[in-house]
Amino acid sequence: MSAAPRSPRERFREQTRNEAKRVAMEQLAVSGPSGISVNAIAKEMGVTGPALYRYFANRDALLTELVADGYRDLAETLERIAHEHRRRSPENRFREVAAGFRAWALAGPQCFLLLFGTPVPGYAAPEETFELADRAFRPILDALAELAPEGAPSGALDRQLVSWRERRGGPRPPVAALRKAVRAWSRLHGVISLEVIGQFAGMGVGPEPLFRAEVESVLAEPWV
Amino acid sequence: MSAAPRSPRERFREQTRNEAKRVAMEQLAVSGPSGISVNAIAKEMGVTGPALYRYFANRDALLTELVADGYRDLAETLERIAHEHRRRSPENRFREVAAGFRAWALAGPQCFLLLFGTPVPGYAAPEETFELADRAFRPILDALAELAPEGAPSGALDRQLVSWRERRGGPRPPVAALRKAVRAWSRLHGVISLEVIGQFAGMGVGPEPLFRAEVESVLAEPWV
DNA sequence: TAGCAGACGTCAGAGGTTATAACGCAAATA
DNA sequence: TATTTGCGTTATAACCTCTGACGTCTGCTA
Repeated sequence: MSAAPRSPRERFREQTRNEAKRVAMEQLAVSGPSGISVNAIAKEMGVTGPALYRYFANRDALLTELVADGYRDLAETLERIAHEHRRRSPENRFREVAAGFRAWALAGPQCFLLLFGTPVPGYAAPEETFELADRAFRPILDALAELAPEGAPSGALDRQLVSWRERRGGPRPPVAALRKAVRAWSRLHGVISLEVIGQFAGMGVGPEPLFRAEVESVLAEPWV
Repeated sequence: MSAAPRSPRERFREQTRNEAKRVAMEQLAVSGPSGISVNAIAKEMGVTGPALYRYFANRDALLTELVADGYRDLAETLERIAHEHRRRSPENRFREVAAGFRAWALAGPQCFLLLFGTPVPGYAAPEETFELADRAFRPILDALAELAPEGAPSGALDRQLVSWRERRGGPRPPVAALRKAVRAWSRLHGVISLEVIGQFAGMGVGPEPLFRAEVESVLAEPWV
């Protein structure tokens, strides 16, 4: 991310780190989070196992970086989609972003599970993760903010959301938009998550129409 | 489950298996699915590692049984709740079952994740799992079936659901109930899943009011 | 009741993992 | 050019899963 790695050494270091993470993502796609092995990554890169410990403190640190990269990738994907459809109606932009979320998840199910599946036991998400999760959440929130009416917060959920909005800074979308965005996130996550873990396979339900119905349900619900 | 283990040997065998699974569940609660270690279980039980391989083919077989037990426990919990509230209105019964699902998940988050989180890599759910998942799904479906109007299926989702209903046998709830039950399952799963993986912690949103809102949204939505 | 088959638990070990320590070498820096 | 710094190696410890060989003890059967 930082533009200029000064020394050639740092450049090389950055390059090695990236290749390690690339190989790790390949292993992730094949065998899931628990299948990522420092030794196997090193072998794939043509070095011995312990060499990688010059680049990552331990296996968890590597996974943590993969999580951050995953969030970043998701956020950039959704931002790009929102930008591509910036001329369309907010409703359609929301539909596109939602569909993009699902497509992103299905394109790399294991990556989705790395972010939203079983957390690594002793894992505590660093601050950066929250910010990146925020970024991924934004395109949905922004689209809905254009549709939402202004209105005073009412109820426990509204109060929490307003508090979060103030703490977070930046623009202040109507509380109705926050409400709807959180519920949209939850509903999208519900369908996508069930689809990715193969829960629908047992009942022969194709998740596509279900997903569309849930997207529409968010738009159709009254703002209250 | 089978009532009478004939020989004292089989009785002892069953007992040892159950204790191993009990210890495994303790480890699961502490360190998550990947933290379950055959060796550690054995040590906790006062025997050496390989001894347990007389009772479980391998680590995956043990995890598979834990998954089945988890589904069974969830199904029985929801069935019990539905039975306890059988005199109340279907709406309230649905509310209670939904709340029970969430309470069950929060009581044993790691168990929830074992069932609905990242699947174990080489794990293929046996037939039994689908039946047990069905059982857990039933109380929700039954409550909604009492409310749903009859009606001809319309749309892709409806066709799939009808096909599933026929394949499954037993009573034939209205397709509108199937539709709503699947969407209810998806929505409940969305909130609960995000709550269990701690996704709401970053935004300071207490999941309780969100969960209530989602439950009500299922009931409030038109049957169409 | 006596004997025996089979189940059980142990040890030994192969092959895998994460992770650390000590060593030599090459490259960047002063 | 001399020195420091970083890198990759091997060796090693401490885990892990899982197999095979070997006694022991138990419960069924004759």
